[in-house]
Amino acid sequence: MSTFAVLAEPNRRLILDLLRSGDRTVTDLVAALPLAQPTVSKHLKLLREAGLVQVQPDAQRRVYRLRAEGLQEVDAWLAPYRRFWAQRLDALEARLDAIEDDGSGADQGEQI
Amino acid sequence: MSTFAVLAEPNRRLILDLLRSGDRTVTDLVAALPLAQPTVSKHLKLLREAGLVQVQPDAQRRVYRLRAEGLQEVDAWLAPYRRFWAQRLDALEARLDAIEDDGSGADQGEQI
DNA sequence: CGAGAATATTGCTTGCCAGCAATATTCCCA
DNA sequence: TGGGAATATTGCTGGCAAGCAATATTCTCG
Repeated sequence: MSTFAVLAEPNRRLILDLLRSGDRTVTDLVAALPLAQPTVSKHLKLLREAGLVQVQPDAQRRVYRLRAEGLQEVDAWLAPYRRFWAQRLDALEARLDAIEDDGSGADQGEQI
Repeated sequence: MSTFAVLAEPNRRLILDLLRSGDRTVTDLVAALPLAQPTVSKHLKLLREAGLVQVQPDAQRRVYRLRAEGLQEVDAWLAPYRRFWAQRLDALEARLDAIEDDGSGADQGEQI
């Protein structure tokens, strides 16, 4: 399953959001989600296979941790689109400049 | 259908990629994709409903244009994750420093 | 060893989505 | 006005994914 497909599921995005603030056990995640435990485990398996989380055993528990590097693929796909909305902002700025015409351009560099 | 779900379909991402280099008619897109015309029209409908493309009639033709602003939602979701892979690079740098230095006390807190 | 906790796996059902063919619609032009 | 081009819509099917209950697995501890 592609990274994009994995992210299409809202509960999986929610799991990633939760892991952003720290590692969690399966029980933690089940408590935070409107899902039964087997369903959460299934989502975690997909997230693992997509390289978006990693797991470390701790006795019977499994501690899940975010692996945000897996999201760089999405970020890379998105990259060439940024110039398009940046372009839009430039046009907006230009129009504002035309209205005010005070010349103090708070210009900033692009990303990338 | 959520923006993420719309992007989960590879052919839809391909359509967006094609539109990045210029406006296209449905016929253009059908020629460039391994799909029948009704299927392409269906994808275009979903892309339109998600605000990722816009359409302008030209006689019997419909010219589709990218609306990249619709992707800002994805970009915004991704934003808080960027610091994580930046953090990873920092950790790598720290480790390299530790090797060159002497290595004592190179231990660092992982997550927050 | 036995019980219980934590998690994964299995088996099943349901709903939805991608795909196509066929048809409808809309427009231009002869 | 009729025909053909371009696109959308409809109706259908197959496959897959999400959900749960039940069960299996793995570990700790008394």
